[in-house]
Amino acid sequence: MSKTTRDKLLEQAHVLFARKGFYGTSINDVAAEVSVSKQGLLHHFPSKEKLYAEVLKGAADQLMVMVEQARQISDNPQLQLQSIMQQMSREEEESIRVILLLCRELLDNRDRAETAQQWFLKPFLTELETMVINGQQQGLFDDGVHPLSYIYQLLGAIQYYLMSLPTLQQLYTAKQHKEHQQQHIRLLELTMQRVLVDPVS
Amino acid sequence: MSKTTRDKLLEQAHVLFARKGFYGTSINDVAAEVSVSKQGLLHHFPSKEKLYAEVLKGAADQLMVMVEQARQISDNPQLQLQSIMQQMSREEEESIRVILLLCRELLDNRDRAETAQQWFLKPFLTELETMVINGQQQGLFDDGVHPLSYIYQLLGAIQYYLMSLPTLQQLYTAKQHKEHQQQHIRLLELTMQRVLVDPVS
DNA sequence: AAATGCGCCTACCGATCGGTAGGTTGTGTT
DNA sequence: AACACAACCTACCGATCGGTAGGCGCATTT
Repeated sequence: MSKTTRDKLLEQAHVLFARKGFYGTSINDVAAEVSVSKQGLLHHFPSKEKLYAEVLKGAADQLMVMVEQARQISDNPQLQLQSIMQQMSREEEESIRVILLLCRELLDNRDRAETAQQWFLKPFLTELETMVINGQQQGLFDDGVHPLSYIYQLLGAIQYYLMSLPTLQQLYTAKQHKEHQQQHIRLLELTMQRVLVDPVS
Repeated sequence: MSKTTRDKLLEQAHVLFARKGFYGTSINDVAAEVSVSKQGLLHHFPSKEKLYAEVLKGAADQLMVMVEQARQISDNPQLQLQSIMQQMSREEEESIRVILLLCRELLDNRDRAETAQQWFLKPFLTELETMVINGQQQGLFDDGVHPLSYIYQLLGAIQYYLMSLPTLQQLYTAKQHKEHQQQHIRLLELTMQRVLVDPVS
């Protein structure tokens, strides 16, 4: 029932890497949060890079769980996509954390890219693409829409909004922000439905 | 005609902060790129924070120049917005650099936010909002669209695409990427025009 | 009872971090 | 000729970085 030290380290690493990035996070910080010495951490993860790699792996798994849940909801590609986008839009700590980690990785990957094997998010992206392609083949979606571009617009809108959240909350009053949040979701749904051949009311 | 050392330092700092972030960049790296000692840099900028602040200031200025150029193109808010989005979409080193710096700042700002004064990008955001509001008042844009949300969708799509560029080029062939790029722009224009009351062909 | 191995520790390493102190140029200004 | 000042420099600081070496306690195995 109680988490192992290793799991706690992994979770805190996820938190800190998402909040301060790879370079901004020291393994000392991570270890201290779990009340373990730095060497206690290095016992479980041979290097900072390996720790980071495992965190990314965990994030990729979380995204694939979203895909799995979407599949269980319906066979309809539109509803599946909608489910995933809704899950990603949830403004909860743990949910946002994955998105921030992803954005950090996109920015940093430029340097790490060569050393990295197959990119950890490719499967997730492929799943989303497949959903759109399926929708098009079933005649539900407009054939003229490029699957990857369509997905990227949605991901961009969602993730950019989430990574701006702290800043937005500072710039605007709570009421203004609430309004923005609602309208953001509404616009997102409009964008999603634009791909439909026969819009559902 | 020739750039001062100070300007060269500022430019290289911009490059490195955009590429590796605040924590991932050392003032030593910046100085070395300009063939100056670290203390040479510290002579011009009293601290790393001050250097970073000046870089941000420069980025904010570049964005405001975009607004200025858009204003000179036309009085029509739609054409103004279109101009800005096109300028931001340019896939050029210097152009992308500003976007990456902005995204980094959004992610890191959470920690620096309290200490930061008025956020350096607020004016730019306000300008964009004003353009949409003007368009609505002139009857060109749909009144039902929330200005900030509308802008954020556009910024999100553009910036997320740009920060993914290196990764995308790795994941897909040059041909696939070219296709994605074209469709990305097409979708962006569709999204922009959705706000129009009377779509222009 | 001896041996093994996991989990975690203290102690320490060289490298690098941002930053300070103080000196040395060269280039006007007076 | 004397001075002032900007534009650098070398030398150095304490702190922190990621990582290594080796030891201690405890549970399990043999």
